[in-house]
Amino acid sequence: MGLTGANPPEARAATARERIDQTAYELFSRRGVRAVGVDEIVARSGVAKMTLYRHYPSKDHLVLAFLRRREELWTRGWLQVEVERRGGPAGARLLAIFDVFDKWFRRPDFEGCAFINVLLEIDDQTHPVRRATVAHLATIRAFLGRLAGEAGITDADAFARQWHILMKGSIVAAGEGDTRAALRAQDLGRLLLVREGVAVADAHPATRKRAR
Amino acid sequence: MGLTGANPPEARAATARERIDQTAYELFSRRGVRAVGVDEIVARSGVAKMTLYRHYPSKDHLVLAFLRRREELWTRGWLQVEVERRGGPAGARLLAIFDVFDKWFRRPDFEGCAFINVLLEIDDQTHPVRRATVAHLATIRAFLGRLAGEAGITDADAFARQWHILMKGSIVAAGEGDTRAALRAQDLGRLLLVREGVAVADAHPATRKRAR
DNA sequence: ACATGTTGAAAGACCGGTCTGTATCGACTA
DNA sequence: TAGTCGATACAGACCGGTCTTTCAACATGT
Repeated sequence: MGLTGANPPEARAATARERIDQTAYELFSRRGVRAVGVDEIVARSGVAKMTLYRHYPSKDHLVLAFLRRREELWTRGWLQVEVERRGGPAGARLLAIFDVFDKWFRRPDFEGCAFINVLLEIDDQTHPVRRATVAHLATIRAFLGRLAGEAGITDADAFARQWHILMKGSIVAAGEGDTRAALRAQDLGRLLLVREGVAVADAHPATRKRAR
Repeated sequence: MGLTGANPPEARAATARERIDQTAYELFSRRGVRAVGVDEIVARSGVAKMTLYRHYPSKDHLVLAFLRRREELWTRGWLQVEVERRGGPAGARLLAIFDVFDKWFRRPDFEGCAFINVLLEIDDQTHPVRRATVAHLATIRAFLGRLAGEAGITDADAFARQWHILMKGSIVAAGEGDTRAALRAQDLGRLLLVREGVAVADAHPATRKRAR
């Protein structure tokens, strides 16, 4: 019957799609979605153009899939995992975000936040891709809100929005070349936690010196 | 001799160039430099394409001129003027940045920070346009450093970098749609000023409520 | 076991449109 | 008459998206 047939054809198709997704992820993450054409994705993934267009009816759909994958791999699979792995009380885990960022910013292939990049690439507020980036950024904020709630902070949403400002500001600063941006933001975050009555450990003296 | 000739041709040329610069400013500010082609600038400014290319040998040169104009009109002519106009001690003027931002963010035609937008649009770290955005962002930081020095803050550069993180983070948040981003960043800034021993007036109760 | 038919994928030509940048020509003016 | 400007066509590259050709791997019938 063909379509619902044996395993091999489906497995082959899956690997083709996976190659597309992975190539698109690497190129879109590093260079943005506007600067990368479908031809380059096709060439680098060793896939036929029609194969790409059978899986995704347009480049925008591919971009939307990329953003979903970015949330899966970066937000959930990396940031949240790394932060939770460090454990401790919620306040410590909020601060740990910037320890994770610090390592990220120092990587020579630092690529920035794809959600911010695509958000600023698209002017049209109604464009589905832009709306998707806003939604994916809200996912990050929801994670912050969870931690804030655990820390006993009353207005968790307002706190999450402030914390997110620190994260986004430090990412842009890192893009400018400030490799200490994470520690600077962490220092500000510590002030906010103290004001909110959350117990926090003092910064490492050396770190504190470097942070400002 | 023509080139150093009479007034009228130079005046005409000046207005042509001014029309180009103004049109490029409006389009590049709102939509980014990659999304706007020279054809559209030529059409909207009512100028011949060759006239543009006689003033600017390439689009990149036009973009560099745009960034210089942005610093002239936005950084120096608007932000610094508005902040200094509000007067008061240096700490109050630092906080006033976010009052100015608050009005900015609430404008229906809020266009974001062109320096950040272009910075994130260009991947190549060595590209002259990207380097220019970094330099223009440094100009903003120099302004912050001046205010920090006036406020008696020891490490003015580190302070300026932290303050700039708040500014950039709030701008991105405003781009996401958070119209209260300026007040959230201001609240964080107030904490930092207090920690640095700078006297600051309490936030307006209503404002404070809204800020978080 | 072997021939056959089907199917999906790769390769690449192709299409209309847009990009930056160049060349041409006519009008107007000093 | 010389020089500038606007309008326009054009060149060559690239964009997203469609289409055709070719080929290899599979399912099936005997």
